[in-house]
Amino acid sequence: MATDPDPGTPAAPRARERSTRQFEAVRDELARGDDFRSAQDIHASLGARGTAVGLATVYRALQTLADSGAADSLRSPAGQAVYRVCGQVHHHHLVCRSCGRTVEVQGLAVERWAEKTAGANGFSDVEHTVELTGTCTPCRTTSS
Amino acid sequence: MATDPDPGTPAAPRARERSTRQFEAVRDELARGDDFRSAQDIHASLGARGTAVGLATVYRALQTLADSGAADSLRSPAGQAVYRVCGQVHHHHLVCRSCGRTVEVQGLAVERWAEKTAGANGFSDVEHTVELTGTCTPCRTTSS
DNA sequence: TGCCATACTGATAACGATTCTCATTTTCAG
DNA sequence: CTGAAAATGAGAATCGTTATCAGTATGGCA
Ligand SMILES: [Mn+2]
Ligand SMILES: [Mn+2]
Ligand SMILES: [Zn+2]
Ligand SMILES: [Zn+2]
Repeated sequence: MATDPDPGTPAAPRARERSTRQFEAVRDELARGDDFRSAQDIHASLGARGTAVGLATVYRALQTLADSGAADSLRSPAGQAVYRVCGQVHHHHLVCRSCGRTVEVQGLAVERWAEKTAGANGFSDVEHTVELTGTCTPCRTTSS
Repeated sequence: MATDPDPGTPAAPRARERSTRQFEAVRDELARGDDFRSAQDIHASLGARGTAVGLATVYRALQTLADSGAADSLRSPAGQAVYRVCGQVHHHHLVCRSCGRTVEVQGLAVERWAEKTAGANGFSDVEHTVELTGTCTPCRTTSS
């Protein structure tokens, strides 16, 4: 359960060093909308548009974007990794378990709770992951 | 992203009709702890204990338990489906990113915030995932 | 208690998403 | 313009989960 002993390497966040047509294509395709997309999905759209990019490259680009914070990523209930361009301000997600509709939410309350709780237990440099899942209004009225 | 249109079939919740040693074994193994476990994990533990149960059966049992509400299930960040017995006291985890030490925490503040935030956005049947990561005291003083 | 329709099991094949390989292409500092 | 290294991409390899389907065990019933 404990993370790698983290030898000497500061977990090299292998930042991007060169600019390529493929990477930009993925970035643009993701930015084309504000919803969560899977790697396969992006790969297909890109191909259909004539801007073909290898599937492996799409996966790599998406991961890099997520690592750098330029994109959010989460697991769809189906188990796929999905990505979306991320806003700058710190926020969390409220996702509809039925249609995937997502709302970015914030809250001083959680932030404070996280900080306080961690501190009370002697933890520092706290980070937190918060995801809310529910059923949105349209889906609720429809499915019943 | 959107789930199946749910045609006519009422999603037959095929309830369990017979009692078997395997199903009980999985249920018990899951109940042995209150943390999230993967199917593979349960399968291994069961085997190590001499109560061997086929992997496919473990997957089925876990799914059935989740469908009946006897277990909660979610996707671990690694993408695996993990299950936990339902009805345990609700709590979250505060994990040390260095040594893995984990503390179970609770908080009325987050609970309320989650409920309120979701409601304000028209979402119902809210569930939430909250994980705190930080550096525990021992690790902080050690790595200076 | 014995019978039997079938729910359940499990070894294994099939799947599908993501990652890995590695030869080839592309970028860019010098 | 050159060369070292980053980046790409086709295809193989992983790996968690699901589908098969033949063999087994359960429980209602005679
Ligand atoms: Mn975001
Ligand atoms: Mn909670
Ligand atoms: Zn919805
Ligand atoms: Zn620690």
